[in-house]
Amino acid sequence: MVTDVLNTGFEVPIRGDATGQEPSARDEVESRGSRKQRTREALLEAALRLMREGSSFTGLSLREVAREAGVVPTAFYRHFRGMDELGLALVEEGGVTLRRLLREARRGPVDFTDMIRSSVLAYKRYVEDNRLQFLFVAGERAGGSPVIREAIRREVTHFTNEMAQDLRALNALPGLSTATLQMICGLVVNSMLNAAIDILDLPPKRPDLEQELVENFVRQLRVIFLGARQWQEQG
Amino acid sequence: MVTDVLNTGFEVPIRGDATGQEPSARDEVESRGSRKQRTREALLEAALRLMREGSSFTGLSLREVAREAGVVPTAFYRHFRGMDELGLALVEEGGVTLRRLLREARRGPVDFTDMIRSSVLAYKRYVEDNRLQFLFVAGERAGGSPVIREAIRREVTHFTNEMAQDLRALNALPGLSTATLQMICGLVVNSMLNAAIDILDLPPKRPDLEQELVENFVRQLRVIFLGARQWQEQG
DNA sequence: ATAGAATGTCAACACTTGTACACTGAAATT
DNA sequence: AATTTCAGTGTACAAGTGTTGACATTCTAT
Repeated sequence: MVTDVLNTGFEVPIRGDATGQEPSARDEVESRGSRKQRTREALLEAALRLMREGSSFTGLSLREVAREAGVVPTAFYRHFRGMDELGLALVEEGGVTLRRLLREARRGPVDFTDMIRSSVLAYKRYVEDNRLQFLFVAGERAGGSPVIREAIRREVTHFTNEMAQDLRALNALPGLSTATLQMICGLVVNSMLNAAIDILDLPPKRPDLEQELVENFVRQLRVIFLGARQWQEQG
Repeated sequence: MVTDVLNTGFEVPIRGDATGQEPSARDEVESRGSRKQRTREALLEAALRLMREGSSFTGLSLREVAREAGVVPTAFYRHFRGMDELGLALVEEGGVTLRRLLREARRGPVDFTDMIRSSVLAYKRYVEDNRLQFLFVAGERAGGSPVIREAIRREVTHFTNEMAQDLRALNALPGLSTATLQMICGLVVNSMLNAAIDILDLPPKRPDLEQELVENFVRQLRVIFLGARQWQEQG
């Protein structure tokens, strides 16, 4: 909590990680737009941060988020009409995170000898690097309010289609129709999001469990791709 | 709401579906134990019913559930220490629902000509018949409080293992180790729970979408089992 | 019959919640 | 230089929250 002794009636929103510079006497000027965007991001970040501890997004309150962002509750409304709208913004953010994953994979080192395993390891690292985003997307995909669930579904479908396109471009699984590729990628994406939950719930100091989880995921993907190749042969 | 004109200070909890007989002047006696169990079930049912409309279990309040069950908030504590404990009870209930699915499948008509499709159709019907349970399990699997998520995970693992056992007994996929069968069933179960969400979110009067969803799920399972068979051959 | 446990009731508490209203002061526009 | 905009402020309110404590009624066991 910030004790505003001077009671100026104005307070720079503080992020919890305290990366922002203090509002000293020598403030450099900041355009209004950029400041607005800064608190907007502070709100989004606050919501994600709160989700890490107590349960899920649905259980979050507007005031709670505002408090965590270092902002008075009424200021929330300058940015979002309500929690649902903030949720939709988070969905979009999650969407770009997902698509970035594909983009990075696209120009990553292609290890043909053990492509699946190296992909899984890269994915695991990516999930851990973007904990909160995945926590939100995977968590609200089935649980959240209908409007948010719908938005996530759309985003996931988008991701799936893009992945199918990549698979086609790579010419893995040649001879499969686009529809079939999408169906297979749907399977893969489901498994990915599921694995994400498992990864995030992993107890902190258990490399054995990590290992087992990775191996299991690798095997599951192998099954899928074996089946996909087989599909191709049977028309 | 029941208007208790006599103000007896006692009121039989009413279920929303009004299956219980009215508390007339000629009450037949009811053992204390069975009455307790009845309101307990009323609370569980109320929680599930409330989940159908507003979002998820996490967003439910103790008072809300008590109100829906036709019971005063304080009576809640006679049955559960809090919402978490009620959630755990729901998890267990969901677990038996899942296992009942397996049991029914076990002695169901085995249509060898198109086993996967008939299984999928049966599953779809089962999900629709047990809407609320699946809504809870699938929804809180990733979203709920840690303790509930853990409980669901355990229940799902149990289900998966049982399914693997059945697959072995059926001698489908002969030559695969138990561990491999479990891994494959994990994949199947994930897909099932995922499909459950889609089934539940299906707009009411769209047989075309239903059809497409079913076909997609069928194809996905086919891919998995094709892969599984292939796995067998490569040792 | 009588005591006790159990299952419910009501009233009250100290909080938190979402939202409305009137405000302030700096940035942007004129 | 004067004016307008607008992202922030504080206060307030009605409604809902979890939980406690003191009763009431009824089943059950002594």
